[in-house]
Amino acid sequence: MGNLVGYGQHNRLRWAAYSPSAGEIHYGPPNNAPKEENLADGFGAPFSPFYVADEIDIQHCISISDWWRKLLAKDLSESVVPIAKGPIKRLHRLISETGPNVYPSGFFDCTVEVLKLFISDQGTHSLFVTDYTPSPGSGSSSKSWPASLNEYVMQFELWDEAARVAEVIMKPGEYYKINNARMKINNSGYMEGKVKEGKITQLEEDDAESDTHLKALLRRKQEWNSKNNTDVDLFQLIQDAEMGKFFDCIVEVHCPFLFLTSFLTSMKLLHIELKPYQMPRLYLTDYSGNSSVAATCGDEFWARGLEGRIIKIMLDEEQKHIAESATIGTVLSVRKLRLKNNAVENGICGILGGGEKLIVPMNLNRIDNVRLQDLIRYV
DNA sequence: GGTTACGGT
Repeated sequence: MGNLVGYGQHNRLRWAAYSPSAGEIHYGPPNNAPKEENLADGFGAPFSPFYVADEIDIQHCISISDWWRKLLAKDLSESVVPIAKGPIKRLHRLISETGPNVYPSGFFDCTVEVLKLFISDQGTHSLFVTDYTPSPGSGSSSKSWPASLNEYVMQFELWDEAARVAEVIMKPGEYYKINNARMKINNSGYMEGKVKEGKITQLEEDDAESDTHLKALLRRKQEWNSKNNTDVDLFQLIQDAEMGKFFDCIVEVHCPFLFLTSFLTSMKLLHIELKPYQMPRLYLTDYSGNSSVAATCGDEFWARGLEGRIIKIMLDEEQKHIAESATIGTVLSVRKLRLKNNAVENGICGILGGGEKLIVPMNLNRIDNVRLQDLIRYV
């Protein structure tokens, strides 16, 4: 005989007994043990140590007991019948449909929006996602998303190849198809996904035309946004900006002019200023005016007629790359922007840094974004 | 696309 190894998750064993004489499944002598409990003091995942046998399990128990009876009678002509199993097929599931015991054995494919990726130096990363369906027992909360989204957020632990892929490609706000994830209950008693293989593909919003799962996710996102009054697609205008407060906007890339956001805003890129050894500067407008946060642009051609309607953003860290790839005249959405007086710049500007995806070119074909359609009309 | 399946603060 070769090595026979059984694998199981820590402290998650479930059991049932079969009585050949009674011909039925049982759980030992009568007792007062609770049938099922929500772990984590009632806030986590429901768990029962009692396995519920299905028809295939019971048939298998019967064939084993028949075999044993024949063995005792020294009749070894028949061997044990293996459990009849059809081909195992993984299914695409909503987060709300998943569970550690959901067929097949908790495995599933899913389509999600990334909210936050925590890179761990242990090499196993924590990913927080939503598909805008409820996530009972998940117990996730973080300042990285609105508290009202907590009930829709699921944590995934990324091991091995999955972690390597995610750390290279995944950014908050992006959509991904994740294949061969598995739902489990973690050691704290909360529901948690686990991904080991690098079967992770990014999806663009345009893919929704052919991808029904992404299309449905975007529809649920839109519904969730309208219900929760935090529509991340309904951006603030420059005229709504307050000095020192975060806001999100859509802008047009002009000259040295950009915007600020804490949610999302659309602005047209007017101008990009690149100087050696300096942070790149973006100049943006959404055509609304706000002299208290506007940048001074002098008599530059790209700023003509837009006095008091242009903002300046400096790009630090990972945000610098935007300046190399952005095209003048495109409409960008900008998140987590804060306009402040900058002594070095001698005026008001925002600084964007970090590794999060804060500046994204807008999909001008999206007709469900009212603010964006308004802006396009100017352009 | 078939087969696997463990885990650690």
